[in-house]
Amino acid sequence: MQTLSKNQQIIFDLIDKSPEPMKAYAILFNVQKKGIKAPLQVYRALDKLVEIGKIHKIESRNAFIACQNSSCQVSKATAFSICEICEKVTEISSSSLSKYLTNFKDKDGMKYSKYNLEFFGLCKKCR
Amino acid sequence: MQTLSKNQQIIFDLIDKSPEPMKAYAILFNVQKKGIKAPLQVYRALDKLVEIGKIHKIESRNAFIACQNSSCQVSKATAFSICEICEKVTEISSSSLSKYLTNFKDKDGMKYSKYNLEFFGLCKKCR
DNA sequence: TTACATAGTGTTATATTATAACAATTAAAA
DNA sequence: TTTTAATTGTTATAATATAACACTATGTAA
Ligand SMILES: [Zn+2]
Ligand SMILES: [Zn+2]
Ligand SMILES: [Zn+2]
Ligand SMILES: [Zn+2]
Repeated sequence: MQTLSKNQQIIFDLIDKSPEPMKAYAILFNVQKKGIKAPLQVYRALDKLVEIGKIHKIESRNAFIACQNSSCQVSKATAFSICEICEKVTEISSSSLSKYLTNFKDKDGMKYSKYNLEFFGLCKKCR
Repeated sequence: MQTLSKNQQIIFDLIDKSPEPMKAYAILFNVQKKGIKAPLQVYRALDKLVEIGKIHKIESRNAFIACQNSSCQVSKATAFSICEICEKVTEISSSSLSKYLTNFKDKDGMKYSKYNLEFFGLCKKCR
């Protein structure tokens, strides 16, 4: 439980109350009235928030979402479902999935310290 | 087995012989002597090659790699290991992994039509 | 062959995403 | 306190990706 700096808190609050992943420049636009005026200020806060696991980056969308598992202290094992029509993104919290992937060894016996998994399909509403 | 257009073939050959994932503008630089002069020409070929499964995009790196499983006719189930030091990327071909993920259902019973998984760690050489 | 549809190409301009470099300020730890 | 690390503010620029339009090649079907 880390205390966030001013910019980090402003940006986290915005992402956290967004029903969908937010892109960096959409964040910038939304926080300009709070005095955050430059892309770098946004990216710096995003980097830190990702590092401490408060938000995750959806790599296939260049967008950021608040962690929906209060347990993700650090972003090292993330899985998302992404609707290809409405772009709704949900963080998957399945202990069997995370167990499987955390223990996965490739054919050389190598284990990995981190992973990111993105599933694509149609959400309930869009089917 | 689709026959590639001229630009698609040039760009595929380049990526295929590269020992590491290539970024779009590195590709552009390398094919300029062959008459491909604009980013859009590169991106169009990349889009098509991804669509037909001859190459994959490593989302966390914005880079492209030739498919290493001759079986991936279409890119809908991809998994990679990525070394965080040397950036070496390998396509993982594990039937148990692909079986597990293809059949994965989330807690609402939803199955997905596509996924992309990226594992991170240190490769043999970098450990 | 001719007509038509589809896919691919070439080109210019521009949009979107992200980082470099430097100076100043604040918070924390020794 | 002093000194170290983290954060902020700012300008400029790099890297990644798409829009729009005109044209050309290729395949299919009458
Ligand atoms: Zn999380
Ligand atoms: Zn949907
Ligand atoms: Zn493949
Ligand atoms: Zn390595």
